[in-house]
Amino acid sequence: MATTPTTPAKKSTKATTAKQSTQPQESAAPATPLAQLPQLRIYNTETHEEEPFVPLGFPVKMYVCGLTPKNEPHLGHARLFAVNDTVRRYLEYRGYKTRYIQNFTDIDDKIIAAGLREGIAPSLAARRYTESYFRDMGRINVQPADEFTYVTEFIPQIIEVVQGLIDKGHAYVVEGGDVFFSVPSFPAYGRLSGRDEDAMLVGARIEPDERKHDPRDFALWKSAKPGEPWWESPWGRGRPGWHIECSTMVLKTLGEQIDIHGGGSDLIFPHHENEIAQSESYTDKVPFVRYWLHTGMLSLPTKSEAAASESEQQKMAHSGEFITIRSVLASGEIPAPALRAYLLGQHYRANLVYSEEQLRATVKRWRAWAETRATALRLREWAAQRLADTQDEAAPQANGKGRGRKRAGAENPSLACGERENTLRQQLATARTDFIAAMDDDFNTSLALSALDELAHRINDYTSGIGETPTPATVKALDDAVATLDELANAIGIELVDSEAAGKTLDDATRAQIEALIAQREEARARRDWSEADRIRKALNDEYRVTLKDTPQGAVWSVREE
RNA sequence: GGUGACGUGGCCAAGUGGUUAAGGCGAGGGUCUGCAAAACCCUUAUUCGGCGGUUCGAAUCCGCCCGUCACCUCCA
Repeated sequence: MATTPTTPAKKSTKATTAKQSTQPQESAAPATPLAQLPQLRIYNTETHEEEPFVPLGFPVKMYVCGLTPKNEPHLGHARLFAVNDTVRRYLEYRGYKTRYIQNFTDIDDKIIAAGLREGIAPSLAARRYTESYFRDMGRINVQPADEFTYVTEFIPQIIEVVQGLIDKGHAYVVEGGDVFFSVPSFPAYGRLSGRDEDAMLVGARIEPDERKHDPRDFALWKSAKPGEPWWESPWGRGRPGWHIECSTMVLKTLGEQIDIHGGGSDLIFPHHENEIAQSESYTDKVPFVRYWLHTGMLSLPTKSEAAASESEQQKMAHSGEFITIRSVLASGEIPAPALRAYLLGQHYRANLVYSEEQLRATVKRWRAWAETRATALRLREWAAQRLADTQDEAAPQANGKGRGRKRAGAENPSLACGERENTLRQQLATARTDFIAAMDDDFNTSLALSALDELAHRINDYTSGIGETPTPATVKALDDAVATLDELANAIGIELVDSEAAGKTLDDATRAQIEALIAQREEARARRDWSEADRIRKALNDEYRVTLKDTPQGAVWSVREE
């Protein structure tokens, strides 16, 4: 109960951005003074506990280790970036400005291999799969980073940082032109992953390189082997080691210290441990990162239920077998927003075993939210029209203003006072409060989704009880309901419209045919000719994939994806 | 072997010291409907891997045991 959930600072929408001289502008100051921002709590891998989120300043600086574009992005990637996108969106929803950077490791052994595999230049392979990344992430509503950084575009900066580390005695050049970071020069090494020196030496599968002064030392710069891409450097032709590119890109885009660093939990060691060593050694600023935010792995279930006890789950990238985002969405049975909801259905830090059954369950869940929204919108239009008609009737003899409205109220005092609307209003507020409380607690998206369930149920209660005579309060209530639903869903990036399906608009001729059939069916129903009505409904279903619903306000139809 | 995490209903998953253990899917019953669809209502864990302990009180804290997962492999 630490926070009083104030009305969240909403992102200014396009409509309102035109003139906002009263609001302090984005630059440095947040919309709300720092001290007044709500207390968000974030689990920090480094301390192993949830901590109050206190950013260094504004905007909140966030960096996420991106991917090596060597293949089609899979569901593990989808989860990682959906989670970090959700963090970013939610921070914005809570009134924080953010600056979000994400990299592509576009040169690496695996990329060289991908190029060979496909008979194209490594750079072309990298570009191809970078495009796949944007395509797929766009579909699950992951917003592009404020800036994407590419290793191949940071070579000079990387060389600069490597040289700096050498100059400060944290790195050394060996014969052959490789440069290693000296782990013993950084006493705090191991603080993120909780490993001490012995632990790293005893069981570790480190292949000792005789040129290393210490077995834990790692490469900052690797000399080029024949046929490999290379760049000139003070130490000869070569390319950056792993790790150093992230330290460099953070430094050059966000500065010496940042608020949030995200990535998969598999990167804790050695990648992030090494990043800390490099960055803090170079800048002498501690800590390099305020909050380490690691997302759990997504793995595939065992193939054979029989051998289920044998523990056969395999992390996607490890098993060599993975499910791509594209393949999941290909059939059209899984709306992209529902996939995102599935990926957010479990806490981000937990490992998630992929389950098609649960994914399909989430599709139903998401469809229910979408249905709630669509119904509320439909009734809103109906109610508004109804009111307008009433007013028109009243207008002639009364010569105008407010007559119709007044009359409706006078005839239906119970509706006019809006008891149901007041109840709904409270329920909307409760849903928002629950949602925010859940998300404030280390981004508990699972709980947040249940707040959406509850919200949808309460809205359904309201819409199913709307009578024949709507009032202005009805319209207002429906507007508020849709706005709240959109507000909360958007805060975590879940769209409530399947924009891909909606995009496939029917041509006018087909639409006209469908509507003609529906009109025929309405006539048949009026005649109580049920067999004819059913025949038409079946025809619509079979031939046009149209699902028909008879509502008190008339027939409603939609086209199914398949 | 070392490091970190976890084990909650048929499936998934919140909750981590205190009135009735969220939510989704599934299942059963009902309301509405000409029939559907959708929606709504009710039911579905005396119990939180096992055994001990701390406590007035534990799924929640401690110990042991059993089981699972991730990392120590330039894999997100």
